[in-house]
Amino acid sequence: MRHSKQRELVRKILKAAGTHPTAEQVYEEARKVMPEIGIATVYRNLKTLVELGEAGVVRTDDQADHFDGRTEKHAHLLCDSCGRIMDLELRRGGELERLRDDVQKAFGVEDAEVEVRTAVFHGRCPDCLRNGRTSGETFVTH
Amino acid sequence: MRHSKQRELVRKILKAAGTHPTAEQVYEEARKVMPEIGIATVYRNLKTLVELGEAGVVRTDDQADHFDGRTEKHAHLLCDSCGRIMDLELRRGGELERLRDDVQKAFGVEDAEVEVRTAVFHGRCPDCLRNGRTSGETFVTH
DNA sequence: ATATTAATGATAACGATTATCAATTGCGTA
DNA sequence: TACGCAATTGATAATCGTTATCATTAATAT
Repeated sequence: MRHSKQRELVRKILKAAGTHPTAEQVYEEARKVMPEIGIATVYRNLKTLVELGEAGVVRTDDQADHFDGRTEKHAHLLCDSCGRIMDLELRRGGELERLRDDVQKAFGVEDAEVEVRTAVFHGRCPDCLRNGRTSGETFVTH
Repeated sequence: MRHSKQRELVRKILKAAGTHPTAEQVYEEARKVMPEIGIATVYRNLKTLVELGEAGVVRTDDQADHFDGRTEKHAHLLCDSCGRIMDLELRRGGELERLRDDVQKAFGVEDAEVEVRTAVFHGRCPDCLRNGRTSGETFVTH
């Protein structure tokens, strides 16, 4: 794979972003620094980065894919109230081992092994929960 | 809301399907019984059913939305190897209570409450796991 | 039966993404 | 260092899933 300024820029923007921008948002950011960059190049490089494992994709309820520059394993929570995509970081030595077992036990697939690579939870983020913003019925209550 | 043959048919097809068909697939099924039905009507009614809470939507890695006629709470597992969407049923009196806690503990949001309504897990289904079909690195291993 | 108006079906429009293709550029080699 | 070639780019056409438009049809209240 040949080096290109454009791909480097897209990579940098994605890594620097604390959010989960769409291709369009990465494009807007990229033009500020490289006005001649084309949107096709942005799409192309985002796709490449995902294939290289240097970026992830999060699909939400809006039509556009959101990209994620964090390569460390983590999960996401999509907030039904504010639409925010929240990172759920993996903690070393945490309760992680139990999660997969619980998924199996909770959903009745104990008889067959299941591998869980990542997860997207749908619910409400701490902010919205605190502020009492509603989002329908609760799946897993406390 | 006024009754319509078309909406009834879409509802019936979705309920009867054991799978998670796309709008196109529901359309194909519907034409067999009602050849004059239009695809816009199918899209329209699928959307309506989702709004009525009579159907769910699952977004996978392919571009099209998949619809789900099951209204009971459940989660999904998207198999990275075969692309299958697997239902993860909720079991009464199971380990469900622990799941949310474990999500919080595993991902370090214990300090703030999080509400989890549903979840989409990405990984490998029992079939692919048994047959040794690969799907990249494992997130939660056993 | 009739009037009202929601729902339909055909199709145009739309938004996100991908394909095409000529021009450009990175980079190994002479 | 200059050359040559293939990867990459930017502009834009094409595609795909979905929604909007609108004249026609049909469900239901009177």
